[in-house]
Amino acid sequence: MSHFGKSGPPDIRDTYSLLVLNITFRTTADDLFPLFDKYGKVVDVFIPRNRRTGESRGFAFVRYKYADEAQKAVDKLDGRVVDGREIMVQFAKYGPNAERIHKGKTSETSSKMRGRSRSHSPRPRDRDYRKRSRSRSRDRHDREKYRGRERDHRPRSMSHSASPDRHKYRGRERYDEEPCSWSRSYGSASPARHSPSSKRSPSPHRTPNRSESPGGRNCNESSPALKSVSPRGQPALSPSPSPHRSRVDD
DNA sequence: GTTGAGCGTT
Repeated sequence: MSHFGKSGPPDIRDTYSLLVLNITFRTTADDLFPLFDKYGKVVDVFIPRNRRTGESRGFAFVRYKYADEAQKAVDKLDGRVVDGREIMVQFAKYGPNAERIHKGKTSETSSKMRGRSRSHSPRPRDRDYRKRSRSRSRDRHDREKYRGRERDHRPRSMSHSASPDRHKYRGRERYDEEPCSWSRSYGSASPARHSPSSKRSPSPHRTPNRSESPGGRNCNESSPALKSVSPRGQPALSPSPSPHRSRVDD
Protein backbone atom coordinates (compact mmCIF):
# COMPACT_ATOMS: atom_id res chain seq x y z
CA MET A 1 0.00 0.00 0.00
CA SER A 2 2.13 2.71 -1.14
CA HIS A 3 0.76 5.93 -2.17
CA PHE A 4 2.50 5.32 -5.40
CA GLY A 5 -0.26 3.06 -6.48
CA LYS A 6 1.91 0.01 -6.63
CA SER A 7 1.11 -3.16 -4.83
CA GLY A 8 3.29 -3.63 -1.84
CA PRO A 9 6.84 -2.47 -1.56
CA PRO A 10 8.16 -1.06 -4.83
CA ASP A 11 11.79 -2.01 -4.53
CA ILE A 12 13.34 -2.87 -1.26
CA ARG A 13 16.65 -3.95 -2.65
CA ASP A 14 18.56 -0.81 -1.86
CA THR A 15 16.17 1.30 0.05
CA TYR A 16 16.44 2.53 3.57
CA SER A 17 13.35 2.68 5.64
CA LEU A 18 12.85 5.36 8.20
CA LEU A 19 10.46 5.02 11.00
CA VAL A 20 8.49 8.15 11.66
CA LEU A 21 6.95 8.14 15.08
CA ASN A 22 4.79 10.48 17.02
CA ILE A 23 2.93 11.70 14.03
CA THR A 24 -0.65 12.71 14.34
CA PHE A 25 -3.36 10.25 13.53
CA ARG A 26 -4.44 12.56 10.77
CA THR A 27 -1.11 12.68 9.10
CA THR A 28 -1.10 10.69 5.94
CA ALA A 29 1.61 9.51 3.63
CA ASP A 30 0.85 12.37 1.30
CA ASP A 31 1.64 14.75 4.10
CA LEU A 32 4.94 13.12 4.88
CA PHE A 33 6.04 12.53 1.35
CA PRO A 34 6.78 16.15 0.42
CA LEU A 35 8.37 16.62 3.76
CA PHE A 36 10.80 13.79 3.41
CA ASP A 37 11.18 14.10 -0.30
CA LYS A 38 12.76 17.47 0.16
CA TYR A 39 15.70 15.93 1.93
CA GLY A 40 16.23 13.02 -0.38
CA LYS A 41 14.74 10.64 -2.82
CA VAL A 42 11.81 9.02 -1.14
CA VAL A 43 11.07 5.70 -2.73
CA ASP A 44 7.97 4.99 -0.78
CA VAL A 45 5.99 6.26 2.13
CA PHE A 46 3.92 3.79 3.98
CA ILE A 47 1.78 4.35 7.02
CA PRO A 48 0.61 1.23 8.83
CA ARG A 49 -2.96 1.76 9.65
CA ASN A 50 -5.59 -0.18 11.41
CA ARG A 51 -7.10 -2.74 9.16
CA ARG A 52 -10.48 -2.33 10.68
CA THR A 53 -10.85 1.30 11.43
CA GLY A 54 -8.40 2.41 8.79
CA GLU A 55 -6.95 4.97 11.11
CA SER A 56 -3.27 5.63 11.20
CA ARG A 57 -1.37 4.04 13.99
CA GLY A 58 0.63 7.11 14.65
CA PHE A 59 3.77 6.20 12.80
CA ALA A 60 4.91 5.92 9.26
CA PHE A 61 7.67 4.36 7.22
CA VAL A 62 9.53 6.50 4.80
CA ARG A 63 11.67 4.57 2.45
CA TYR A 64 14.64 6.37 1.06
CA LYS A 65 16.77 5.38 -1.82
CA TYR A 66 20.04 6.36 -0.23
CA ALA A 67 21.13 6.04 3.34
CA ASP A 68 22.84 9.39 3.47
CA GLU A 69 19.68 11.11 2.43
CA ALA A 70 17.76 9.12 4.92
CA GLN A 71 20.15 10.17 7.61
CA LYS A 72 19.80 13.72 6.58
CA ALA A 73 16.07 13.43 6.80
CA VAL A 74 16.40 11.90 10.21
CA ASP A 75 18.52 14.76 11.32
CA LYS A 76 16.28 17.36 9.81
CA LEU A 77 12.85 15.96 10.31
CA ASP A 78 13.48 14.37 13.64
CA GLY A 79 11.77 16.62 16.08
CA ARG A 80 10.00 18.54 13.38
CA VAL A 81 6.50 19.57 14.19
CA VAL A 82 4.11 18.08 11.71
CA ASP A 83 0.43 18.81 11.93
CA GLY A 84 1.03 20.27 15.33
CA ARG A 85 2.87 17.23 16.60
CA GLU A 86 6.54 16.64 16.93
CA ILE A 87 7.52 13.67 14.89
CA MET A 88 10.41 11.36 15.57
CA VAL A 89 12.35 10.06 12.65
CA GLN A 90 14.62 7.11 13.08
CA PHE A 91 15.84 4.21 11.06
CA ALA A 92 13.54 1.26 10.95
CA LYS A 93 14.98 -1.88 12.38
CA TYR A 94 12.28 -4.45 12.68
CA GLY A 95 11.22 -4.06 9.11
CA PRO A 96 11.18 -6.83 6.55
CA ASN A 97 14.49 -5.62 5.22
CA ALA A 98 16.27 -4.90 8.43
CA GLU A 99 19.22 -6.99 7.34
CA ARG A 100 20.74 -4.35 5.18
CA ILE A 101 20.55 -1.99 8.12
CA HIS A 102 22.37 -4.37 10.35
CA LYS A 103 25.12 -5.15 7.93
CA GLY A 104 25.41 -1.72 6.42
CA LYS A 105 26.73 1.51 7.74
CA THR A 106 23.26 2.67 8.50
CA SER A 107 23.29 1.39 12.02
CA GLU A 108 26.44 3.08 13.12
CA THR A 109 25.75 6.24 11.18
CA SER A 110 22.31 6.48 12.60
CA SER A 111 23.56 6.21 16.13
CA LYS A 112 26.24 8.71 15.34
CA MET A 113 23.82 11.18 13.91
CA ARG A 114 21.45 10.77 16.75
CA GLY A 115 24.18 11.38 19.22
CA ARG A 116 24.93 14.81 18.01
CA SER A 117 21.69 16.10 16.71
CA ARG A 118 19.25 15.18 19.36
CA SER A 119 19.81 18.35 21.29
CA HIS A 120 17.31 20.25 19.24
CA SER A 121 14.56 17.94 20.23
CA PRO A 122 12.67 19.13 23.27
CA ARG A 123 11.19 15.70 23.69
CA PRO A 124 11.43 13.92 27.02
CA ARG A 125 14.68 12.36 28.17
CA ASP A 126 14.41 9.05 26.53
CA ARG A 127 11.85 6.59 25.39
CA ASP A 128 11.66 5.06 28.81
CA TYR A 129 8.86 7.25 29.91
CA ARG A 130 6.54 5.53 27.53
CA LYS A 131 7.53 2.04 28.37
CA ARG A 132 4.93 1.77 31.06
CA SER A 133 2.11 1.14 28.69
CA ARG A 134 2.10 0.31 25.07
CA SER A 135 -1.42 0.33 23.85
CA ARG A 136 -4.75 1.23 25.20
CA SER A 137 -6.45 3.94 23.29
CA ARG A 138 -7.43 2.66 19.88
CA ASP A 139 -7.06 -0.96 20.86
CA ARG A 140 -9.29 -0.45 23.79
CA HIS A 141 -11.94 1.15 21.71
CA ASP A 142 -11.82 -1.48 19.05
CA ARG A 143 -11.74 -4.19 21.61
CA GLU A 144 -14.74 -2.98 23.48
CA LYS A 145 -16.48 -2.29 20.28
CA TYR A 146 -16.01 -5.80 19.06
CA ARG A 147 -16.65 -7.31 22.39
CA GLY A 148 -19.86 -5.45 22.80
CA ARG A 149 -20.95 -6.49 19.39
CA GLU A 150 -20.32 -10.17 19.69
CA ARG A 151 -21.46 -10.44 23.22
CA ASP A 152 -24.44 -8.27 22.84
CA HIS A 153 -26.63 -11.23 23.46
CA ARG A 154 -25.02 -11.57 26.84
CA PRO A 155 -26.65 -10.04 29.88
CA ARG A 156 -24.75 -7.36 31.69
CA SER A 157 -25.03 -9.16 34.97
CA MET A 158 -21.58 -10.59 34.54
CA SER A 159 -20.01 -7.79 36.47
CA HIS A 160 -20.17 -9.65 39.74
CA SER A 161 -17.23 -11.97 39.36
CA ALA A 162 -15.64 -12.93 36.14
CA SER A 163 -11.95 -12.67 36.88
CA PRO A 164 -11.51 -9.17 35.54
CA ASP A 165 -7.80 -9.33 36.16
CA ARG A 166 -7.11 -11.83 33.45
CA HIS A 167 -9.06 -10.39 30.59
CA LYS A 168 -7.49 -7.09 31.30
CA TYR A 169 -4.21 -8.16 29.83
CA ARG A 170 -4.45 -9.91 26.55
CA GLY A 171 -0.81 -10.04 25.77
CA ARG A 172 0.41 -7.91 22.92
CA GLU A 173 -1.42 -7.89 19.68
CA ARG A 174 -1.02 -4.98 17.39
CA TYR A 175 -3.89 -6.06 15.27
CA ASP A 176 -6.76 -7.60 17.05
CA GLU A 177 -8.46 -7.80 13.73
CA GLU A 178 -9.78 -11.27 14.34
CA PRO A 179 -7.61 -13.34 16.61
CA CYS A 180 -10.12 -16.10 16.98
CA SER A 181 -12.81 -17.26 14.67
CA TRP A 182 -15.71 -18.22 16.79
CA SER A 183 -17.72 -18.79 13.69
CA ARG A 184 -15.99 -22.05 13.07
CA SER A 185 -17.45 -23.45 16.25
CA TYR A 186 -20.85 -22.22 15.38
CA GLY A 187 -20.66 -23.49 11.86
CA SER A 188 -20.84 -27.05 10.64
CA ALA A 189 -17.33 -27.74 11.78
CA SER A 190 -16.98 -29.71 14.96
CA PRO A 191 -14.03 -29.45 17.35
CA ALA A 192 -13.61 -33.22 17.48
CA ARG A 193 -13.95 -33.44 13.77
CA HIS A 194 -10.26 -33.13 13.15
CA SER A 195 -9.83 -36.76 14.10
CA PRO A 196 -10.81 -39.35 11.52
CA SER A 197 -11.48 -41.85 14.24
CA SER A 198 -14.23 -40.68 16.49
CA LYS A 199 -12.86 -42.55 19.43
CA ARG A 200 -12.20 -39.33 21.24
CA SER A 201 -15.36 -38.84 23.17
CA PRO A 202 -18.69 -40.04 21.94
CA SER A 203 -20.50 -37.69 24.24
CA PRO A 204 -22.12 -35.11 22.01
CA HIS A 205 -23.88 -33.28 24.75
CA ARG A 206 -21.23 -32.01 27.09
CA THR A 207 -17.59 -32.52 26.49
CA PRO A 208 -14.87 -31.40 28.87
CA ASN A 209 -13.48 -28.13 27.67
CA ARG A 210 -10.08 -29.42 28.65
CA SER A 211 -9.74 -31.57 25.60
CA GLU A 212 -11.92 -29.35 23.56
CA SER A 213 -9.15 -26.91 22.87
CA PRO A 214 -7.63 -27.89 19.54
CA GLY A 215 -4.52 -26.06 20.61
CA GLY A 216 -4.84 -23.39 18.02
CA ARG A 217 -7.10 -21.07 19.91
CA ASN A 218 -5.35 -19.13 22.55
CA CYS A 219 -7.95 -16.49 22.53
CA ASN A 220 -9.88 -17.72 25.47
CA GLU A 221 -9.89 -14.46 27.31
CA SER A 222 -13.61 -14.51 27.13
CA SER A 223 -14.04 -18.19 27.64
CA PRO A 224 -14.14 -18.16 31.41
CA ALA A 225 -16.72 -15.46 31.35
CA LEU A 226 -18.51 -16.88 28.39
CA LYS A 227 -19.55 -20.00 30.18
CA SER A 228 -23.17 -20.56 30.87
CA VAL A 229 -24.61 -18.00 33.17
CA SER A 230 -27.65 -18.70 35.21
CA PRO A 231 -30.54 -16.26 34.86
CA ARG A 232 -30.17 -15.49 38.51
CA GLY A 233 -26.82 -14.00 37.86
CA GLN A 234 -24.69 -16.88 39.02
CA PRO A 235 -22.40 -18.52 36.52
CA ALA A 236 -22.45 -22.26 36.16
CA LEU A 237 -19.13 -23.11 37.66
CA SER A 238 -19.45 -26.73 36.64
CA PRO A 239 -19.67 -27.12 32.91
CA SER A 240 -19.92 -30.84 33.34
CA PRO A 241 -22.40 -32.42 35.73
CA SER A 242 -19.68 -34.60 37.18
CA PRO A 243 -16.43 -32.81 37.93
CA HIS A 244 -14.56 -36.01 38.70
CA ARG A 245 -15.53 -37.39 35.34
CA SER A 246 -13.49 -34.86 33.50
CA ARG A 247 -11.98 -37.53 31.33
CA VAL A 248 -14.72 -39.29 29.53
CA ASP A 249 -12.33 -41.27 27.43
CA ASP A 250 -10.54 -42.63 30.41
C1' DG B 1 -15.60 12.97 18.43
C1' DT B 2 -11.10 10.72 21.39
C1' DT B 3 -6.15 8.31 21.99
C1' DG B 4 0.12 8.46 21.94
C1' DA B 5 3.52 3.35 22.75
C1' DG B 6 5.86 1.72 18.82
C1' DC B 7 8.30 -1.08 13.85
C1' DG B 8 5.41 -2.12 7.82
C1' DT B 9 1.88 -3.41 3.22
C1' DT B 10 0.58 -6.53 -2.19
